[in-house]
Amino acid sequence: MTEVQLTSFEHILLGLICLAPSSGYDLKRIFATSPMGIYQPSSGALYPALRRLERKGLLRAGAARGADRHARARYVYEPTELGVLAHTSWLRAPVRPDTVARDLGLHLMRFVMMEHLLPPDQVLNFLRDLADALAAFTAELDRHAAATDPSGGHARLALDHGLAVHRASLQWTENTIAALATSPPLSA
Amino acid sequence: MTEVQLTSFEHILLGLICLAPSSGYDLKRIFATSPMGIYQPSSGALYPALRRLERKGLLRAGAARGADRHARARYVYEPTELGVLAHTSWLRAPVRPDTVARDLGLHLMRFVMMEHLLPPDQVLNFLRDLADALAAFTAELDRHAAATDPSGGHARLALDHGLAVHRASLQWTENTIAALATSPPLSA
DNA sequence: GTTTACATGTAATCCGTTACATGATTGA
DNA sequence: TCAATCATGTAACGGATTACATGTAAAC
Repeated sequence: MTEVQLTSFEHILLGLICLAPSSGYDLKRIFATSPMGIYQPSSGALYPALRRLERKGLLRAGAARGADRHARARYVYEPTELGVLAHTSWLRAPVRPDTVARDLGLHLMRFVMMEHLLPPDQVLNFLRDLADALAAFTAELDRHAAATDPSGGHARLALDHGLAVHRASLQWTENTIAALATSPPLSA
Repeated sequence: MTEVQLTSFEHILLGLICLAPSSGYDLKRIFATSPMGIYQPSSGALYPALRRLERKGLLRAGAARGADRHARARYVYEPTELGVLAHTSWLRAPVRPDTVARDLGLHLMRFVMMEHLLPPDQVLNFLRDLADALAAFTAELDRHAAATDPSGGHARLALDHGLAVHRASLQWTENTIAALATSPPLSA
């Protein structure tokens, strides 16, 4: 209860720290080197966000490991029990069909972070919801397209772009469902 | 010179007003009914943005047409010469390969707004730059994928999603170049 | 001995969201 | 007359960007 409201950025930070306890700098490097490093958080966004998560009781700053390697304070954050709860509850949040096109990247992040925290059937349910939402969205674009002059200039062409991209997304989702359904995670 | 710095939102508002003089409410309806109405600007974003554009000399508020239909003030904005200049200069701005994945939607908006403001060859150049940038981005994702365990769990699958989506985008761009190159706008 | 990487932060500014406020007109 | 639509705004708040500040350790 008393759901914690976090920004997308905070959710992702919390998720990364649940994956492995990290310092601010560690997180920076993750964003920098990861293939999804399309977004590069500034110090002014990162450190205050970590403080907020700490203040909300979702993170705990481990003692500064000053001894062995680094003299300058280096705070390694790890999730509290509340933090883990908030994270998994975020992972389990329903897919909202109305915002799926806007938040597609975020949904992919959730999918990545589900890997070792949710059981396979919940992952599959998530993907099925995602597929449904994407199908609904492409259907709506199709309706718009049908109502538009087929030779309707750039606006129509841009619509086609949206259709192509979201159809590819839907295709990937269906492929992934099939792949994960037939070959369950090899922990059998 | 003395380039005007605008937010993406301001650029889009300016572009819409260049397309057709509009009031704030007109713009709201455009966002609401357009197929790309994925983003719904709030009053608190819209009206201050229009004021900023007016203050910067890019928009001019037409007299409130209170007489014929609406008693409440209704300000219809139209672009100044400076506004038109700023808009077309935005349309002509180079495609940045490093941010194309993040700003893909914005590039599509630019493409739509180019239709009657830029000559066909400049539109084609824009699309070619876009194709190059997308090709570079997919190549980089490919490199990441090659360096990843092919059976590498959700992270790898998410990478495949990025690849699928951006390849679809690239495909659309190439198709559109071909379509616009063979059948020039029918004003011959 | 100077640059580069490591490591964390602050301050100013700007903008967006949410929620609220206001008031006229049209249609049921 | 009561709701919905038209139409524009304000205030509080929060968070992101940019730019700056600080200092150590390793490498060359």
